[in-house]
Amino acid sequence: MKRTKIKDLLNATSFGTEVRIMGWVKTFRNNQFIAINDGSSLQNIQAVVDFNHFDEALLKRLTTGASVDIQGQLVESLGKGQRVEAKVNTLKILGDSDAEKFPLQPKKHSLEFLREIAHLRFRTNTFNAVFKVRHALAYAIHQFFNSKGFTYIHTPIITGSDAEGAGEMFRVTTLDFDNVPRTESGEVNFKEDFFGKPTNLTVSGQLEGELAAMALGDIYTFGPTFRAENSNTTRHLAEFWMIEPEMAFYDLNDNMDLAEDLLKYVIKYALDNCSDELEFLKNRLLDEEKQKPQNERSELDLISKLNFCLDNAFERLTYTEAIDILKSSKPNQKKQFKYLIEGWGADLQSEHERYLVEKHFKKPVILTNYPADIKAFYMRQNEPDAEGRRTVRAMDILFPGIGEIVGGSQREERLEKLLQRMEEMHVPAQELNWYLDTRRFGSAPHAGFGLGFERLVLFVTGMTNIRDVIPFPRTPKNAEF
RNA sequence: UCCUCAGUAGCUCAGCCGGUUAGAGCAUCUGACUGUUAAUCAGAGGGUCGCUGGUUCGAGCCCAGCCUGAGGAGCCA
Repeated sequence: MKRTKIKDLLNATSFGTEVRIMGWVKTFRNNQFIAINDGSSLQNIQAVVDFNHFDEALLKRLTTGASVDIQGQLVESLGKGQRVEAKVNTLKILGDSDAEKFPLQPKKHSLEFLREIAHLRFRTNTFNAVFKVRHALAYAIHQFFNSKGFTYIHTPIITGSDAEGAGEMFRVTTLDFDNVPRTESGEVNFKEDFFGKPTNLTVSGQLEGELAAMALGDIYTFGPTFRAENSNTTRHLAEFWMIEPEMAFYDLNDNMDLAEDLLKYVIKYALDNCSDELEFLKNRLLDEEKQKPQNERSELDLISKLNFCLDNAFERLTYTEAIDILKSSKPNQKKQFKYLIEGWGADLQSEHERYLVEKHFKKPVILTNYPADIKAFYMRQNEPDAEGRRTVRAMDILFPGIGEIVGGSQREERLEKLLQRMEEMHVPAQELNWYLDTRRFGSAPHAGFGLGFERLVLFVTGMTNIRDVIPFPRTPKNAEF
């Protein structure tokens, strides 16, 4: 007999039919009621065994975590709490789970503990919900770009360019560390290495993405990204996933419009397609916040927060306007900021971003036109203002609780200006000759951005640690599993 | 990397001013009960107090170093 997924059984409208269920035991109550989950739904199905008709030794094996194969009648539940249940006719244990050794028990576990058993945490409701939402968001991202005629480009994961300047890189090598080949002058001889030159894991697909955009028009990448930064925070991973669209003939405003549309589209998709999961995560969060004092609790529950995000335009303002707001803000006047805003030119610290997003505007904020000195070489330069201040057409989208979720810009398409900026910032033009060719042959205005996928998943699931929204997090001193 | 906090049973935590045999809830095991909802009731087992060294008559508790985790900062997505 073919098995039916629990999700479909729970939606059944006709009863009395014989069904086959396979899944994992969540709990076995009262020597009668097996709660079974097969991953198709957050909900369990209740299977009822008549213990008089089953071998006691067999029933003893119905422990948390064991997998079972059950056949029985689908019936309307006699008890409260569920609509349907199954009366068990045959019961087979597919795989035992020693209750004394299986670490997951029907009780609340801390996220820290579950992180240590990441191979088993999929089996909890919380991570079931998180990874369903993660999937939905990934799917919605492809759907969004496809519907707009974008081309999905796979940029290289191993890169021979170390001039991207987006952070510390992981070296990729097949050299024998116990016997490193040396040149006559004593340096490591990379000619002997696999690629004949030093190579690293990518920190961004943007530069390659720009090449594709200069022919295909609108492209995006969605792939793993690696940063060897020694970052120990709730928002950083050494291996994470990033979405990087790049669009020919887009200016900064087009870029912001696209980013805002994308975020709203995928949030809406999650709301429409993961209602059970988001409802569960909402309640989980409410539960967790009960421990906190009133003033630290969120004003909106998770689902209200997501809807609020859809219903309101993101606040758009320039860096210069943001500095003015911050300068005259209460925490700045009362010297409550750790880093006081003295004037124009300073990079914004996370306390400043949080003030703007969480206190002042209380919604997502897009900051534009940052000082040139604190941004990357490839961003398009604005004309200096009346006071001679140089800015670039950058845009960062800041989300409550997350900080920067999107970073992007209109790109500098003028060869001379780009070369001049690279020289100022000591970026070796020689190594990026291939990149500069786009500016030499048919250069065109274009723009793009990077969206941190895990930060998006954090926001939508309401989780607070980025290590809990990726199956196997890679962080400094941790690459388990 | 820096700052702060933490590490005691499988999990979550208590452990007073340094004092005799280190406790609780949940989980586990045994039994009872049998329409339960993280079932309930009774009983039992379970400890290298993160590691190393030091102070002391005596250290889970004090001191030093190290390890691990968490939160915050920096860097950034």
